[in-house]
Amino acid sequence: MLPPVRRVILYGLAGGALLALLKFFEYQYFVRAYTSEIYGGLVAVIFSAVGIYFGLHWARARHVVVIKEIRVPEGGSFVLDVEKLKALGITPREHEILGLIAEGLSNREIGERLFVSENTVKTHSSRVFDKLGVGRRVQAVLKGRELGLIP
Amino acid sequence: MLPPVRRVILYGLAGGALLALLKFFEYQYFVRAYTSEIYGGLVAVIFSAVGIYFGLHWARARHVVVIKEIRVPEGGSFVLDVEKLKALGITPREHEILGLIAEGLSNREIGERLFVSENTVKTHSSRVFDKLGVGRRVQAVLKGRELGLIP
DNA sequence: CGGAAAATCACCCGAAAGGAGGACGACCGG
DNA sequence: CCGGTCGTCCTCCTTTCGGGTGATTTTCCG
Repeated sequence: MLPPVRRVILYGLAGGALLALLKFFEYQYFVRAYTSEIYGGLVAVIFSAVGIYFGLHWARARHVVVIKEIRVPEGGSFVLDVEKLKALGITPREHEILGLIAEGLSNREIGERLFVSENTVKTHSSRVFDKLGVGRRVQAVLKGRELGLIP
Repeated sequence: MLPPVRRVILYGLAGGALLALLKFFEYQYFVRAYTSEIYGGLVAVIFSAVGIYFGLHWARARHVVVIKEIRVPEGGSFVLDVEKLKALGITPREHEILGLIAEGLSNREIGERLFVSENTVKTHSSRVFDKLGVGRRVQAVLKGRELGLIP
């Protein structure tokens, strides 16, 4: 998207041009054929549309992040700790592989389930082990569970 | 917020009222005092503002919700299922090895901790795997936890 | 559009794990 | 004494894991 200042200027210029255009037609033709109601309505419709358009765009530009804190009662359902996931820099794919490792699957089985090669699974799992600071998959499962990354 | 349909109707009514109002003033006073450029500009500004307002409002539903979890330390007490242990024919030594496997230790580390050779650990773990009906240590940990053999 | 991040795959190597089979001593109960 | 169980240890073999490096492609975002 364009930066706000330039967008405002463009917006103003477009409005001015439209006004000039309308004024031109008004003096040439419209002023006798139609009342100014049509003129006002036209302007209203066009500027409403433009306003709505930019309103939507401006709203889309700012993505609001709402941090919701949920207390997990004992033995409650598992809630993924997104914060820790980001803090450790674990990607979604790596997290997915970690989950499948925790289910007791071998690298080959994981590859078959995800339709990727065993080598890919090994790459992902290696990175997860690095990020978790462990060297074995059982430890990775333990650590992941402890950190709230897997149920 | 109002439901969309009612909002649109209100919007249309307000627009109509505004037009009527402007028209009234136009015939009374404005038409002679100012050119219709003022009229058009006024309408443009007002409807742009209204359009932007509603555009922002319609788009306000866009939220990125990040769920942050706060973990409450679990006080669940583990009770060993001795019955299942006997039912599966798991010996005390095998059960001990299973516990150490669940801690993420390698066979060599288990051997060092128990002052036995790695081969012995492998024998025990193999037997545990047989009795649990699994083929991998992560699965053994899962099964053991599920059966109440390890915390 | 261009760069960063993510995902994918490959190859090599050493270590770990697992399977199959055998062996030996201790202990315990019939 | 003898069979059964348990714990210990071994060899040989195959598979699996994990680490490292490098590369390509896809995806995302400013």
